[in-house]
Amino acid sequence: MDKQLTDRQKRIFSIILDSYVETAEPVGSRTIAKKYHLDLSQATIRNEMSELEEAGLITHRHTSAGRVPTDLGYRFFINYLLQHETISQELAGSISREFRKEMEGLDDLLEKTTRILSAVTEQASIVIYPEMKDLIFSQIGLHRLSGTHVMAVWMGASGLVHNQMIDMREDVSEDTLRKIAHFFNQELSGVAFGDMKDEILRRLSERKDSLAHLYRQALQITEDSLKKIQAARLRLEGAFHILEKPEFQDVAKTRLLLQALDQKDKLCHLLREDANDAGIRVHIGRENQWQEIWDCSLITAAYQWGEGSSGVIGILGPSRMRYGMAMALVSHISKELSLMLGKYR
Amino acid sequence: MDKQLTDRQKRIFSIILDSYVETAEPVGSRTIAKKYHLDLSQATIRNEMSELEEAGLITHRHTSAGRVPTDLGYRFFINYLLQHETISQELAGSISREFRKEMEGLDDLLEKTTRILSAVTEQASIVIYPEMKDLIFSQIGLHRLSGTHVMAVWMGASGLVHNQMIDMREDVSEDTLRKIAHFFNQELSGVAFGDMKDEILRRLSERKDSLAHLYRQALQITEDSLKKIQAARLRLEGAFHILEKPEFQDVAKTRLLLQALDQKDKLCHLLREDANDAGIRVHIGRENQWQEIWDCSLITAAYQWGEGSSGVIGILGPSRMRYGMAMALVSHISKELSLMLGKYR
DNA sequence: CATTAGCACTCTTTCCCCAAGAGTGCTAAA
DNA sequence: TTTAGCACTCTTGGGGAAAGAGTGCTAATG
Repeated sequence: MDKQLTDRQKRIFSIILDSYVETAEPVGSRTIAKKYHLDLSQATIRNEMSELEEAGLITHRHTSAGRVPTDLGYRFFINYLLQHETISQELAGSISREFRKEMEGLDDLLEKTTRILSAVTEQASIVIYPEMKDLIFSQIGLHRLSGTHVMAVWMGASGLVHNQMIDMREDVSEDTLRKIAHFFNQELSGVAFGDMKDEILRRLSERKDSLAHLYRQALQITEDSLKKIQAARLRLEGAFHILEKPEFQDVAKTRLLLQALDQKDKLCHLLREDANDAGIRVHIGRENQWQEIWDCSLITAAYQWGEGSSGVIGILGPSRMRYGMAMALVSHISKELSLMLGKYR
Repeated sequence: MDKQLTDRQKRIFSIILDSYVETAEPVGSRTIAKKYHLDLSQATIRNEMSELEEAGLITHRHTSAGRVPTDLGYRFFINYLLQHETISQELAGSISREFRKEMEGLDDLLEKTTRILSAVTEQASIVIYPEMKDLIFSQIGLHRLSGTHVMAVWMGASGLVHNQMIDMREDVSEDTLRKIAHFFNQELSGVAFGDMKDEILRRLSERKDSLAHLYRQALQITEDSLKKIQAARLRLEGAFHILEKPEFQDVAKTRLLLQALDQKDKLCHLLREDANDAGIRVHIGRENQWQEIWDCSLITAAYQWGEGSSGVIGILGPSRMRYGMAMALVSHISKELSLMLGKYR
């Protein structure tokens, strides 16, 4: 597609995009000719804009309105025109300092990440918890609460701690729990959580009957835990930034967006799709599956924890966005987060 | 104050309040005379409204506008006129069913509470985590992560599990950790978290020097944990409901409100003030310390967990609110929550 | 003496119209 | 190929004017 465009068209397109991103106002040929001295007349620019519109990169809302980039336009900009931006030393330093202030566990670290991300990008920020199935199990603690309820404390090699309440359906004695915990700690330490079920099943088929019941109980604990751990876990912060943007001054429209953001499971699902991509991903407007965010762009980056387990961070804001800086920030912060998570091991 | 008001004035005031709460429109003498057949002329009603305005219960924004209740008016209504409302059987049933669907630990339970609260009241809902200091300690697990970092898993008699990452400042061996854990579990089981520090100090002064270092390490773990546990922990959901209300159609104003709600520590502090009150508390408009929510009312109820430990749930919405139903709902849900927490023991 | 009808007055809201302004597309000339 | 010129379109903003809602006051009424 870029072959059809001349350099001059690209330059004009860049100007339109820059100007619109900056001011949120549609850009007319007049503005371009005056502010950016291209030594071209308005008429020429108008002709070029016609071409750009035909190519689908820009549009206008009504006959006498200036041009506005389309979703496709933003896409083109990001893929072919955007030059890599880097963040300033000072900003990097202050982010780093903020990250290193205190370190009190996964929850706090992710909360801090969400807060920083939202503050520096001035957009709503989202952080998805890492997936558990690729993490290596190291130790379990089982604690009897009431008759059939048991609290399982799962610990992973990467510093993961996960508390899981389990209903055993039958009364289980402290002694039995000790035996089950012993079984987990002796036999399954070093196994990935995702493989744990199969490991237990294998042992169940190999060993003698006397231990079968205990194995079944262990299996139940594992299944209950892993099933529920799949549940949507995320943090969302700075949604109010959306109200700062000129394109979201319409309350009715913005309400629907905020309402959508309250559906954590859907949001989580959306972000998780990018968990296995190494780099930054940008989803512009209608590229998103989700109609509620068709006026928004989502920028995501996966972060790494332990042996291949990953989560996702992202920001959500209007499609009219400073993509260069936003992508640089999301990328930088996902790296900082991976780095901090490395310290847990 | 209510002595000065005649029954008729009270009735007119009730009508004004009801009508305004219902429609969000200022109420004129005409409306009252027509819709609610009081067999009074508009003129009479106007005279009475004058009285009510003098008493500070209602006001009007400009000369030709209808009357609107003041903060004081709502306060008067709640204190003297409001009759206790109860929620319907069906609603109670569906809340109860929702609560009992699954039970997977404190986090999930409080998330569920926030979600239900926001859904049934159609307001933003807030749930503060219970305070730890009054809970009884039962057991600790200490796990070495890297050189100086240790993961402490605190378990309480009420089913509390709290994971706390601690920087010991010095390298600690697995063996030492085992000894420290043993000390906690043998000597301090049954002590309230709030008294734990003093208990350790007492032992430190009594015992011989050989154990002093171990005690100091235990003390450090305790102090680090309890200090950080004080940190603001809360859940907020359904903030988008605010955008549904006619009084928050102004984006600039609403943005400031949502921005304020993102300050979790302040919000937490605000709600915690009501932790020791047994019943429902209502903070109307400017009764709140916090200027950002002067157009809102906050309804809170404490919930109980274990031996005197408590948290707070609450809803936040415009002062124009159906207080009767809102209070009934908050009250009901706080009781359900306390009940569910009871099952953890 | 409480109540009411009547009336003047105030203030907001809404609608309409018109002018200004911004920007386009087309045509013809350079 | 570029540009100047011009007609045309559509939005935006302002200025009334009229409508409407509601009040407060006064004087009359039972």
